[in-house]
Formats: sequence, C-alpha cells, structure tokens
Amino acid sequence: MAAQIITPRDQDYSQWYQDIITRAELAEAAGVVRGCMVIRPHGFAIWEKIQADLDARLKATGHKNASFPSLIPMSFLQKEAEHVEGFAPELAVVTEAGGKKLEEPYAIRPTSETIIGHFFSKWIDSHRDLPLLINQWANVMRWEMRTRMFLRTSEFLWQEGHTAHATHAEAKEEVARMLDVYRDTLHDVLAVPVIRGIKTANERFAGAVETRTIEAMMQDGKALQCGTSHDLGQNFGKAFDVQFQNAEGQREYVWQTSWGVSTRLIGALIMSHSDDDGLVLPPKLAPIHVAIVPIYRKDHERAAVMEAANRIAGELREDGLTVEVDDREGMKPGAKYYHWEQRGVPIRLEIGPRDLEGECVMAKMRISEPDERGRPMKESLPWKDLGLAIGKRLDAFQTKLYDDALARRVAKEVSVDSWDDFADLFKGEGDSSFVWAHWDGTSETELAIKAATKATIRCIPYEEDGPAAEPGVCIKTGQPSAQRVLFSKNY
RNA sequence: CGGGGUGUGGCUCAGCUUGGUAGAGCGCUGUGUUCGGAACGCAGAGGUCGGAGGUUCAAAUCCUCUCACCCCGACCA
Repeated sequence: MAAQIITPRDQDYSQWYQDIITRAELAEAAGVVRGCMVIRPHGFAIWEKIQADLDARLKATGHKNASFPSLIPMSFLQKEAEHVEGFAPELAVVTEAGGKKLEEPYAIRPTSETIIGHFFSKWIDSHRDLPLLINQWANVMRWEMRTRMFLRTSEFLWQEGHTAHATHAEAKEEVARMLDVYRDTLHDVLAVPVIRGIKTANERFAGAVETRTIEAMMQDGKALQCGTSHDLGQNFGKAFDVQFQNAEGQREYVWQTSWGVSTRLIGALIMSHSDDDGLVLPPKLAPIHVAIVPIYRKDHERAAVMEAANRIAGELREDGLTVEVDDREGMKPGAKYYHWEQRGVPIRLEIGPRDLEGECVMAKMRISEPDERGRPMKESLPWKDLGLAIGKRLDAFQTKLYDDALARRVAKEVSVDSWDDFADLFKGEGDSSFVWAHWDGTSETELAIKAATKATIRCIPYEEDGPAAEPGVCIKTGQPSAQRVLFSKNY
C-alpha cells in the first residue's frame, strides 16, 4: 500500500506544489532568511539546463553577456519617476558597509535598468555603437510581501536583457523578437504552451512604454506570467542621458528594451506537467534521463545483474544519455521506483534475472497508462539498439507533455459574453480558467473586474494566439470593444 | 503594514490547561532476514525545549520582554 507522501492535487493544490518540490529535492525554504529559498542540486541542474539552452538562443540573436554590480546607488533608481515608484516598496537597502554608515545608501538590485542605463550613456556616442545588445545572468532581490517557492521569492535568479537602439521601430522589433525567443524556449524545451500578448497599463513594467508577456496556464486554471519583454521607449535614455549622434550629425536619445525570464520557469514546469506521484520533467530538462533499478535475490544473481546494469548504463552514456544506476543496498525495488518517479526521471529501466536470460530490460515511462490489470504499463526492450529505442521514447515523451499541457489549457479556455457567466467562472476561491472576453479598454473597468472576481487581464493577445478578432461590447460596462482579451486569476 | 499561527533530536509533531526523570513516528548508524511497485526484527546514536529576564525549593510548562519564521489580505518575474 502506497504511503500518501504527496498531497493529491484535488485535495490541496498548493500543498501538492510544496510536496513536489520537497520530495523531488528541488528546493527548500531558507528558513533563516525571510522569503528566500535554497535551490538544491536537483533543482539547480534543471535551471542550468534552461540557462544553457536560452543562453545559446540569446547569443544566436546577437546578444553578449556581461555583469553589473548587484548594488545600485539609490539616486539611480530615483531618476526614472515611474520606475522608483514601482520598485521602492520592495527594495532592500544597504546603509552601512565596512563598519561605516554610507554617504549614499545602495539598493540591492531589484532589476538593472538604472545601473545599465548609466553605463550605456558612457558607452554610446555614435549611431555606430548601436544597437547595443547586452544580457546579464544575475540574482535580484525584491522584498515581496508574500512569497512562494520559485514563483515569488525575495531573491531569485534570472536573465535580464538590456538593449539600446537608434530608432523606436528597431527597439520594437527587438521586443517582439525576444518574446518569440522565450515562446520558442517554453514550447520546445519546457514543453509549456504559452499565449503571447501585451499587458494593460495596470500590469505594465514600471518605467516601460509597453510590456509584452507570455502567459501559461497551470493545472488549476490559473495563469503564470513566464516571461516579459519591455519597450522602454526613451524613458531611461532620457533619465540617464543616453544619447548618440546620428548619421545626420544630430544628437538623439536611444530607444531601449529590457526582457527577462527567471527561476519562476521551474514553477511553471512543475505546475504544467507534474502529477500526484511527483515531479514530471520533459526529457530536454531532466538532469537524469534514465534510472536503472537492478533486481536480485541471491548474491550470484546480484553479481550478474549489476554487471549487466553497469554495462548497459555505460552504453547509454555513450549514446549521450545521463544514466543513474540505483545500486543502494537494503532498499526494495518498489521503493526505488517511487524514489525516481518523484524526482521526475522520464524513463526507468528494471533489470533482473529474467531479463538477463532474454537479453532485455523492462522500461517504464514516467507517465503511462495502466495495463489490463490496472498496473503501470511497462515494456520489454532488447539490449540491442537500446539507446536508439530510448531516444525515440524520450522524444515522444517530450512531445506528449506539450500536447497534454495544451489539451488541458484548451479544455479550460472559454469565451463568454455575459457578466453572470463571467463572474460564475471565478466564483470559488480556487476557480480559475482562461476566459476570453470583451473589455472597454479602461483601467477603471479592469480594476472593477478584479475587485469583483480576482481575475485580471493577463494580456491582450497576439492575433495568432487568441480567438479571431471580432468587435463586441465590454463584459462589465457594455461599452464597445475591438477584441477579446485574456482574463484569469494568476500567480 | 493589518489579521492569524508556530518555535521541543535531522523532519513532522506530542507534552504546557493542572510546574516535579524530555517523549513518539519517520529518518539516521550497526546487524540479520528480505528484494519484479513504498519490507521487517534486534541493537544504537542524537535535544542548552528560539533568546533574555522574572516567579518558584523546582520552569518546555506560569509571567514579562524580545527575535525569527510560516499562513491569510493589498504588490510582483
């Protein structure tokens, strides 16, 4: 009888989320530092894989990595009025260093537009210096009032891109390009389908002219903002005096962009694919692809089985797979199955005396339908060309996770035209879905809807990512609307 | 910042009302039997009860102060 270690989703979704993180050893609350977490090796390995993939994409689009100080003079933050207003409440500030009170306090960076703006102004003189395409992998600190592991912690890891361009049109292209890079990463690597769109003024980044977003639906129907890309216009250019001389010899302010994704993506991963048995990882991000569980009773069996297990592991490693042989003594095979399933290992191989005779192994995918007897479906695979067979199954698994996540989202997407229907969808505490509805375009209406239902406008969708554009009337006020926007409760 | 809660072996907690030898389960160490979906026996190790002060012959327990963390609301990747 299986011990109920992970709280089922339908019983307590948020406890389930915590349990997954704990059991998979992804992270734990730091405890000694408010709102911070420790990302454990298994969680960090996933982050490193996301990083590696995304970093290659950023370089392929012409960006270069750099590193700026994690402390920012307070006066820098105050140079852009909306920016400081947005971030001031959540700043951690250093007022003393080296045993002395500082002349001017430093903020621990909540984001780096200001300090990078400062250096851009030093580095940019001519239109020939543009575009300037910089990325930084960094930690940032935002003293949030309420934290949740990976989704919102006081300190988190991210990448922040910062670019400067000669024209607004060019900057806008960059904003769109980078949002698509994020979309591609989420689709191809995380296997998380997203909707691209534009944020309303209420949800816009502090200091931006326009904020674009990718929004994913979690299994409970709530939205998670997975990445953003901002058109900063000339706001920071003016605040930090970032000017260049154009080909005609005139001085102009640069047009800037910034964009980022964070360790929140790991939260998105968990809440997109995992089940009541534990973490589920897409093969492209799994730190361990294959776990091999040897099965034996007697000593002579053990020797033969271990020999075969290690030999197979070696062969699979040569095929480029990461393989773990679970040779722990005194632990029954069943316990080992659960161990690796909770950690999200995509495929498990069992090898025992029976398999030695047939020169095969039993393979079990992390997610599989039950067989005729209601037991987990397993498949016998020959030793010959095992790496090939596993590779195929991992590819199929990667695709399946995306398809399943998309299907779940589509099942919870709905267009509504009456306020009663709308309110009904968000009635209960945990009720949420992706609701496409008309909106009159005003902040007042958006806020009124939020106050009534806790649902907010996640984005005004890209044409290709939302329902076909058709005019209508606002769900709340009856005023005219050009297109439907995406409403949901969010994390 | 408002409201609530919790601090006791590594983890989850009991003990506190009614002061009197610091406990359980899990985990850990050793050992033997087990081993194809979460095994069991035996023997062990491990705790200044968040901190400071007070009351008392005696404080995990009562009182005062304090610190930290967690949860619920308003902000955010």
